[in-house]
Amino acid sequence: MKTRDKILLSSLELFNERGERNITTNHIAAHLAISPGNLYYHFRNKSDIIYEIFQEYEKLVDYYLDIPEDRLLTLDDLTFYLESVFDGLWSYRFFHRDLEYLLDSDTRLRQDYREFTNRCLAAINRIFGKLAEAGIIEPQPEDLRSAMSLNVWLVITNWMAFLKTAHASDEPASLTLTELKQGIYQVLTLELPYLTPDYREQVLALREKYRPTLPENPEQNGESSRAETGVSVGIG
Amino acid sequence: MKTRDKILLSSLELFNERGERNITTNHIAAHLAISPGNLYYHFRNKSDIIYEIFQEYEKLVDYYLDIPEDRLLTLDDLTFYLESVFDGLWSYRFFHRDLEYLLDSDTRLRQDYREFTNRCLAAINRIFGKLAEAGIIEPQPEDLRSAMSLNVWLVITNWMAFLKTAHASDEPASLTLTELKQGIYQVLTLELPYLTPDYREQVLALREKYRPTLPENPEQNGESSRAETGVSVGIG
DNA sequence: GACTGCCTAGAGTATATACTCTAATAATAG
DNA sequence: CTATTATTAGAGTATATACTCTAGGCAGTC
Repeated sequence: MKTRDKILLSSLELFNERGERNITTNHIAAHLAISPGNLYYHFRNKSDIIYEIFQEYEKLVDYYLDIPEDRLLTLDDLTFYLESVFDGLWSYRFFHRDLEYLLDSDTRLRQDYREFTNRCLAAINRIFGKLAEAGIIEPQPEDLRSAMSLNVWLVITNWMAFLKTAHASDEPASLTLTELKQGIYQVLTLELPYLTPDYREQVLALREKYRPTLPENPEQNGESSRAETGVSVGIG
Repeated sequence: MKTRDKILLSSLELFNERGERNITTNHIAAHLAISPGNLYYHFRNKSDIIYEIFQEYEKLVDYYLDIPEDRLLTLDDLTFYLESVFDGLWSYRFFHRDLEYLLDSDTRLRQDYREFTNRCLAAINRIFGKLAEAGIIEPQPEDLRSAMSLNVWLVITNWMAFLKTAHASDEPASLTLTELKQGIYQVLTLELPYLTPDYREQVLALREKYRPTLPENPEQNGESSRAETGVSVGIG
């Protein structure tokens, strides 16, 4: 693999694990056992590395959220969209953590991210439209649909931060893809009241698959072997 | 005013305006025209300053979210809770921006914030319960209520980040309390499907007050005199 | 007026961070 | 083989950052 690509890969890995703020260019170089000079031969600065990683992220999500125009959506499609979005979020999870700072330090990124957000919102909106066409949810006025789409976006993009910050204090960094995907439960909760009777049961069953596991059940996750301390999502 | 309090006040102000990451202890001292030594006489380190500010925040929100047990809730109560929460968010807005980093660097804070989150979720949950008692929303099973409360929390705590990151590129930092409170529109959107017929119209009217103003109307905000570039909340 | 306790100034420091510079080594083309 | 280009090492640097240390001022008090 080319050094350039190795830098991108390692950066992403380190950023995800320890946060962009805690990872310096020297760390990245050291991790790859290359010299700082070498790193700076390939990238003008840290911002450029982050920007390229963002572009990969963007490409991935855009690819996943390509909504077909020529056919009705199925529940499988919905599942795929939800799973994919959370997969993307997971793979580039460092990005949302320091989002505001990153956008403040790079105007290209700010501009691109803004457009990215709008594309995502538009995609969610279109999904709602097509779910209505398919008779899965009741059709809603455009007004409400936009507001709902935005709420879906807010829940999706904040779910990870919630998990990380609501975690018990002993294991600050631990988070698994399985836990992350419990966000799907939350997203489907948003859609519950709008389901048609025909599909209600099916969606409820789907939602049930992502129900957060309780703290008493730490074995359940498939990603990391670290001991997990569950999150009290249901409140006492 | 005592130097110690001035430090807390200035820190909060600077953190809010430019982000905790961009503000050093030397900046704070310089801003107050005191020496670094003086600052460090009053606080052992930067974390301690942040921790005390958080405790103020906590106290404020706990005060606002004290739900009365002895009477039914009214729509005015609901409005008060929503307005207060967003006021608090505004006053301590730096906090959520770098939340994950802050919690990673201070275990006291992590622990306290976790409990704070749980108290907030419990309060939201209780509000839902009391809104049902008051006949404003339909009663829901505890399961659903918890999931809804969590969604409300996710929307509230992510709304500001959304505004800041979805803003057009020209004015990175601009954000007003008025815009922030448009998050109330989003929160009420979550509750729409659960309203009782008796209250539906009233809540719709309340929600309407917070409807996001369009980009074409930049005059509308009451907070800052900066030129604002609106956010395309409705998607084209 | 000296003693004490609180507060403050300001120079200073160890470490980190993003990044540069030069020289050398591989790779490739003619 | 030679000339050129692409890549790499590694020492080095300017700046920032969080924080320390010493000396001294100021208010009250006996």
